[in-house]
Amino acid sequence: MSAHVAHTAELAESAGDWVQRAELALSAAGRKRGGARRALLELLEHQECALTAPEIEDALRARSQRPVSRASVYRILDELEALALVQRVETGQAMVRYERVCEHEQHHHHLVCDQCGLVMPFSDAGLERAIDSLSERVPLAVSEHEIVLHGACRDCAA
Amino acid sequence: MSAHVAHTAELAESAGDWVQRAELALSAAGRKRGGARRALLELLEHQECALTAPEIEDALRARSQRPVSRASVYRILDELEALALVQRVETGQAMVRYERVCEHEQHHHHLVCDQCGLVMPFSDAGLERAIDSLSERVPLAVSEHEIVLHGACRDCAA
DNA sequence: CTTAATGCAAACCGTTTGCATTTCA
DNA sequence: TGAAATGCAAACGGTTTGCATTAAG
Repeated sequence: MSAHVAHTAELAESAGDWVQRAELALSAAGRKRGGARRALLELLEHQECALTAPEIEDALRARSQRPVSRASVYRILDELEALALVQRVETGQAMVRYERVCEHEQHHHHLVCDQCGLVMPFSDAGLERAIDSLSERVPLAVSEHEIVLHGACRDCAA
Repeated sequence: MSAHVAHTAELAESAGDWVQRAELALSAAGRKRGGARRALLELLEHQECALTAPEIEDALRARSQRPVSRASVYRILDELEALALVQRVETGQAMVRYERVCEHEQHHHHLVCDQCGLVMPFSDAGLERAIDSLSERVPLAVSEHEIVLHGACRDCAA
């Protein structure tokens, strides 16, 4: 078992006709076409990994492609997310929560209810083992890890 | 093997003299004492899980304890983090990255270099298995999960 | 007294919203 | 022609910074 790090070539290949699939899904949802969204789709198609909205806006402005206004970038990303054509990824570089570190307390992670915002801690030895072993097979000197499970809490799921 | 969800009682117990340890570490680092930080330490000591800075500010203002200015809340949290007395936790509710979703592409997670900001994708079957099994033993109807490993990339570690 | 701690207000930056305009079907 | 798409600018909310003041050692 060895961690798999994605490479550009294979991603480009598996991306395949993502743009086409996206356009289909959009028209199926009754949307009209537009240049801003088209440019954004083409940019995302060739990305190897997640970009932030400002990065997307800058890339579109810089790389001569079609500049797209900030508001449109966000709106288009929201649409695409709603259609499961893009997904949000947290890489831990912004709004943040803090909790005390207690030496003899077990390391824990978080369950987040996407409906009410409830945050609960949990811990799991098997998961920690998987992470530890993984950390040795990855091109990064791992110092920390964060795991967040999203879903519906018992109250909200009821 | 079963996921462990933390309860207030045991956390309160294991928190033990965290405040005392904090004060020691702070004075060892040549810091002076102050009422704002003291109030913040006492608030965090009794928390079961991660709070955001605004939540901390509000809690201090509301619960009659000692109000602490916004700037101080952030500065104190930074100090405490530098001394490993608190840790940051991402729960996926703010600044965000986006990437396309490709049906036949394997689910992947992210490696983040905390020095240069580089973000790389990775995937690992063992980890996914651990998450899947875990998802069934947790008080949340899990719909998604996000895993981020932080550390130093090869260039920065060199 | 010397340095850290704190508050206040303004600056920043990512994100969202309101409104007018353009474009697609 | 009606609905969606887009741009612009202002509003928002979390975070950071500059500067003056207070307080610990």
